[in-house]
Amino acid sequence: MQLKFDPDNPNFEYIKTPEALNKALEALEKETVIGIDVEATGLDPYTSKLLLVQIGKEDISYIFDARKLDLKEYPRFKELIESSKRIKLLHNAKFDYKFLKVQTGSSLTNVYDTMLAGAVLTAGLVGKNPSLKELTTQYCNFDMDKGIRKTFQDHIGPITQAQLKYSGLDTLALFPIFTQQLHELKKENLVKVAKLEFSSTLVVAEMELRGIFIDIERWENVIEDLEDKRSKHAEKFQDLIRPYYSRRSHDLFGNSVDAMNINSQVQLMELLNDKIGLNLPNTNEGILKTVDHPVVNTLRDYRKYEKLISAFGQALLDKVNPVTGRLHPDFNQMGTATGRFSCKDPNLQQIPRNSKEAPFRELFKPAPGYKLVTADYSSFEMRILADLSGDEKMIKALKEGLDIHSYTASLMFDVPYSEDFREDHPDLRQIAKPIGFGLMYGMSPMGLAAQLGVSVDKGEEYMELYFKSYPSVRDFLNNLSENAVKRGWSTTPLGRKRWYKRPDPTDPDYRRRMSGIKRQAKNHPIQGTNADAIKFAFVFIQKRIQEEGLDGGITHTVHDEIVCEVREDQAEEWAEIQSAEMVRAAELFIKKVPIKSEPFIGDVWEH
DNA sequence: AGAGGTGGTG
DNA sequence: CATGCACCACCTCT
Repeated sequence: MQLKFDPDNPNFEYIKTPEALNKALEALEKETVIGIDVEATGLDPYTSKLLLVQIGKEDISYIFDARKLDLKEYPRFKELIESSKRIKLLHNAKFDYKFLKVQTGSSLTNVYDTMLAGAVLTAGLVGKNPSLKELTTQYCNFDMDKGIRKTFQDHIGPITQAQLKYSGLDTLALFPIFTQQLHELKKENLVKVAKLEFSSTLVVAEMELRGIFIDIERWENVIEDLEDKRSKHAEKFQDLIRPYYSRRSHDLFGNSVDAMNINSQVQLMELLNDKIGLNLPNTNEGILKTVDHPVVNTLRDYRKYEKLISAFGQALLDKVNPVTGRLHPDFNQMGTATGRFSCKDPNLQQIPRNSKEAPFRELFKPAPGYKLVTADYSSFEMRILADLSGDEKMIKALKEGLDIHSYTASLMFDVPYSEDFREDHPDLRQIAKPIGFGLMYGMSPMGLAAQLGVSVDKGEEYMELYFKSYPSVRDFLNNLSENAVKRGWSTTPLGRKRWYKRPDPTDPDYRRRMSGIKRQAKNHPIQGTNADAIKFAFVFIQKRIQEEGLDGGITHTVHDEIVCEVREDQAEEWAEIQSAEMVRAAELFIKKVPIKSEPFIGDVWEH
């Protein structure tokens, strides 16, 4: 592609006076598409300092010095980036949005995000979001020097020419990438999906800025309690295994010495197999719970606490932001091949469900004077399966609000359905339930047998009974895998695609890889539709927040659940709105089956 | 630094 | 022929 700039000598203007700023704005206001990027001393908008804001046309980049110009003071600057009249090109707009919002008071609208577009165009093929450097190599055919970026880290003193050149290039490169990606998005019918990602990323940015409040003191108490329990089990473990080792139990100073490292898989295998003679294939919980031996029992006790402490202890508390006093996890809206969010630093999508000893979710609280409104979709993926497969009986059962797993069991085993089925035939329901879930993951009869603890023959029999009960489900799932193999991709009703690399037939793992693709293709439209709905719900909810003038916002999401933090006096009314918007979003795709979302208002995160 | 094992979530 | 999807954090070991 013919570039409108010279990658070795990009055209830029360094803006550090109000006069120059006004002149630059005048030029930019005429444009219908502008590119935006920011440079800061770090990644966190609350603790790092905004250094530069680059806003460019396709042939020039205007570089505003945010230390010399207080951009809060220029309404024309705010208007330029907030107006929906122009398309704003950014790479990872969420990052820039957060800095602009916190440090210049301006928002962004009408965004085109080259990173998200790239991710949408390669979902399933690449494990991470594309960098600007990668897209530049791909679409602009030059090599971007990202070495300069780290010179902004903790930067003080004047901006150098090299820094300006690098910063300018970042907005210039966005234009040719945009043009070519747009062409590909249209070709792949991914425009709707990309637009959804672009709209929801601004909502995600707001969610991350808000963060979530936790009760640090009570959290520390819980951890201390867990640590006490862990030590007890650890000491008992060492006492129990000492006879197997010749190492002395105390050093020269009288301190007790561990016989081995309880966290070491290698040393555990040596102990359990070579010394104790249990002959275990591995040391995971599934295997250990089949063994009744004091050492193993103590190890299991220890592990329970070790997990909670290491994953949800001090490491998580260290992530509390020093400025806001809240957790601000990093959500990646294209963090999965299916379109779901992933979450890290900390990953609040893997906080354990509340238990007596570790009630972590109870320690997520609203700020004083606020409530948490939690709403999730009830058995959403089951409803998606029913709707997309069009299976009449499954649809009917969900429409009538029957207990779906009981109803399935009644069909499979030809026992009449009743209100009391769950109590009367728990054994039958317990067979039907894992099939329902397992099928959405492409589970085989053998996997089912393993899960239920029955023979493979029984597994096959049960699955056959399930498919006889819901014949359209079998056809639907088989079609999904066949199409994926034929076309090399699968899709959600919205058009979100997941691509598959065709395995090499000479690969010794060819069969295994093909089976894997077939399973992924059965799951993708279901999980992906859930993701599409949640992202629409994000956009709808954010719009209502603005319309209602709500004092609050989205604070968290876990796949089929959205949590808002709302001023107390508004919570009741908001809860209904939040649920209604989630339902409205899901109903964009699911038309044959009712969608249920029950809100929960509380002083803790639970549902 | 990266891989493998383990285990937390939907 | 192999046999349940999607993630991330922490630990050990190389």
